[in-house]
Amino acid sequence: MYTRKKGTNLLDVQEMNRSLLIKLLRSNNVWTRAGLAKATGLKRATISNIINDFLDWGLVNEIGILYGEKNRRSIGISLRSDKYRVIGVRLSRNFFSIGLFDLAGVEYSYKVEKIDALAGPDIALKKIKKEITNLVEKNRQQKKIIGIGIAIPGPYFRNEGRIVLMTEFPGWDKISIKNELKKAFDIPVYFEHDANAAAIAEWWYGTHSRESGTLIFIFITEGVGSGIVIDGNLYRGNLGIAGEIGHTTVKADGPKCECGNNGCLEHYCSTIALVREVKNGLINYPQSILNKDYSVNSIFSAFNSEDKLADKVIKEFLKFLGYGIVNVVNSFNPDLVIIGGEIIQAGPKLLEILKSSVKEHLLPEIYNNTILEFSSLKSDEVVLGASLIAINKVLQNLSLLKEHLNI
Amino acid sequence: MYTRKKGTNLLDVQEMNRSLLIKLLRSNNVWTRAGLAKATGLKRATISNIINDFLDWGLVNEIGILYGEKNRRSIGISLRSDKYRVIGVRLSRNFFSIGLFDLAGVEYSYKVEKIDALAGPDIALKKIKKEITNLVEKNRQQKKIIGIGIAIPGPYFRNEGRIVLMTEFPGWDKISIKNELKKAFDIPVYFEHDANAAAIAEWWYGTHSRESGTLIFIFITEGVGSGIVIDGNLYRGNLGIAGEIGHTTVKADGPKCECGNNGCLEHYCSTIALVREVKNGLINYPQSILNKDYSVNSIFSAFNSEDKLADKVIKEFLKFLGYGIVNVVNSFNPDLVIIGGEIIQAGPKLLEILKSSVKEHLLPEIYNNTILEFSSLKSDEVVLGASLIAINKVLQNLSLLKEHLNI
DNA sequence: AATGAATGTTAAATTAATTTACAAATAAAT
DNA sequence: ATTTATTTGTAAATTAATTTAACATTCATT
Repeated sequence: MYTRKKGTNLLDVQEMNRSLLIKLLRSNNVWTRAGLAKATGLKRATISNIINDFLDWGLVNEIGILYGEKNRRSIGISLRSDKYRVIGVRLSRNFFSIGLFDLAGVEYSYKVEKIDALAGPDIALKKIKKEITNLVEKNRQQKKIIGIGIAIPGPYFRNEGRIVLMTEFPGWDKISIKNELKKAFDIPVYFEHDANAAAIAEWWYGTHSRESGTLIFIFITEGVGSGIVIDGNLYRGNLGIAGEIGHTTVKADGPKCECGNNGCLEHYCSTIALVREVKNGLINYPQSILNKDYSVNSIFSAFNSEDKLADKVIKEFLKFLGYGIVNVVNSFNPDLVIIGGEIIQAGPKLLEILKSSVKEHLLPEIYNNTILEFSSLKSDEVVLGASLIAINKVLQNLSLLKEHLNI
Repeated sequence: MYTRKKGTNLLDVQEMNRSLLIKLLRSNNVWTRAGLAKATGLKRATISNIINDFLDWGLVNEIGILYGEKNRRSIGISLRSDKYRVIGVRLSRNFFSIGLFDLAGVEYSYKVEKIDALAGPDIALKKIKKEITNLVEKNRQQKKIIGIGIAIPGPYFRNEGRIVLMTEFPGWDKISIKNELKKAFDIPVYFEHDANAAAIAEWWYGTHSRESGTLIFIFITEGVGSGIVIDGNLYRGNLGIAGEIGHTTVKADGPKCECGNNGCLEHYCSTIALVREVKNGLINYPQSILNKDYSVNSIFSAFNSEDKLADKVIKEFLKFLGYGIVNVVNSFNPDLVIIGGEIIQAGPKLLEILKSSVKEHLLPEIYNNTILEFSSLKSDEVVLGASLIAINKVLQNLSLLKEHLNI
């Protein structure tokens, strides 16, 4: 629902300019007052006032001497990103991962633990709570943890805190994870679904970091989802389920999906689909090296060593993924489409085939103006994204930030 | 490409608040100073200052006495929308329409003229220029025309001013209509493609006027396109071609389209497709009343009088349109999906079947939170939208407005 | 008839950015 | 080497927008 904007007063001006400076300070490691003045159009005196406040608050540091235009000396200004910590948690079907990050997204600890989501939420939630408690206790004497971001497999109705359409997660749709965790800790807990978290991580720290107008992050694991970042902000739609491309039809006469739809992209383009198709294809390809082991990684290595079955299955997979991407491109007209999730472990050969499939089905003028790449984030992009949800909540809200700074 | 925000100063505050007031004044017919103060959160003194300026500028009128809260007297304030005129033009394959509107979207004249776009742009452009000249001349002594909005069939690359993928428009991709018209008149000319224009008209003046967070306007004529309005603004994407759902795949093994893609929605869901399928089906339905006349309107009336062939063809059409809508809903998660174009002349029976098709393929929680309706705008919504493009340019840009007001 | 609340205006107060002036540092010109 | 110009940063005065506060009207309520 469209909400009416409020009027602006002087305090809002201050807040806007200070938030803008924080945003800029996040984007480069080191700034100078003069550089900030140029970038914002604000006068040097204004910048000085604000930065000196930031210094008083302990929000920024002056770090040595820089040489600016015409080699004039100037004072380096840097956000004290390591002053606080946030926790990022990724919940998945058979594991969860948890990381400790500073406000610049630097990782200080990381851990993966196996769980069995099929066994219901009780044990898994207990384990997650224990790990969070551990991190909180360990850091109590040192850096303050100011937020917890949780990424869960989507879709997820934002206002209710429940998981929807997760048939592999029996029992999880009955509870509100958000409330469960909110009441367990005295630290603010923020939620996002995994593809959105990965998308925001990509926007902030990917190869084309903070340059994209519309970024679509296509997240392929046991399902297919996507996160949409428009001008740096997640686009969520009415109920928060925008980007659910796994349940868009790419084959009108395709099989019925649990979501009610037919020929869903997810039916063709998930690791589950890969394994299923390999399994089904073994009869016709008895000589395939996948005969004994058809795990996802085996399929990828078989594909890269020219196994006939793997080649056939993955090319079919990519045909449909190509359609999915073409649909997203013609719908959203993004400048950046990033592929993430288990699938990218298959390596560059897969990307090349995918690209040629997409190119074939798009107008050249569109294809040539759309970047299609694998995610460049090596480590667990979802956990990083989960932490960024918490980081952004704090750093994009001046009054919340002041609260943490005790101002 | 993501562009960096600039800092805010006092002049910006003034501009923001004045623009906000204009926005509110547009949305209701009559306001009071106290009402504007409540709506914006600004103080009554501030509102008085701004409104009194607006009175000086001749931008608003005080119109009599209203009775506000607790029945206290107050002064009605109303935007002088009839002070200026804008021209809206809709270019189509075999006709163009042109309308004269005031700043509230009230129509003062309207005309449709046949053209043959197949014969190239020369004659058509000449006719359009002539009609624009007529309106300009006729109004020279009375109301000033401050903008011309042109809606052309999409897609359309914004920065180049050329029409792309319009195989039915030979020669039109060679010229820039924008430049042609820009140099012909001394009035600012603004461009938009037809689905976007209709979408913005719907957002402003449709049944759910100015309430929608994400509105998708699906425009079905000889092709299928859509316009996307997020928080009252058109979402255009990287090249301005967002919403090109006509060229999204709904049937992976479907026929090759001119765009390069396979099984495009447009192949199944356009009036061209309707006529084609009726034509092809006549052999099996010799008793159909469509035997002699298979124009679009005949097909619709045959459908409504239970003709077997029309029924079969339209139900197939709606099956695919249903997939298209489901895809859009799962991708954008809009709160409002509006169907427009020739297709809605088929009436409520078609809508009911479409709705049940969409309902069948969406999760109930999503379907129940998404409004799906025919456009409520009776008259030519594209021309109205074209004029709104011009109106919005002026009313959403204070300095442009001041220029027109000679301030 | 007295009281209280809503509407609108006016003048003073407030406050954030700007303007102006200045000092320090350094490059470029002489 | 000296002078000049430019960049960076700070400090005080100014500007300009909203807010605050005080007041007059108007009308409902008691």
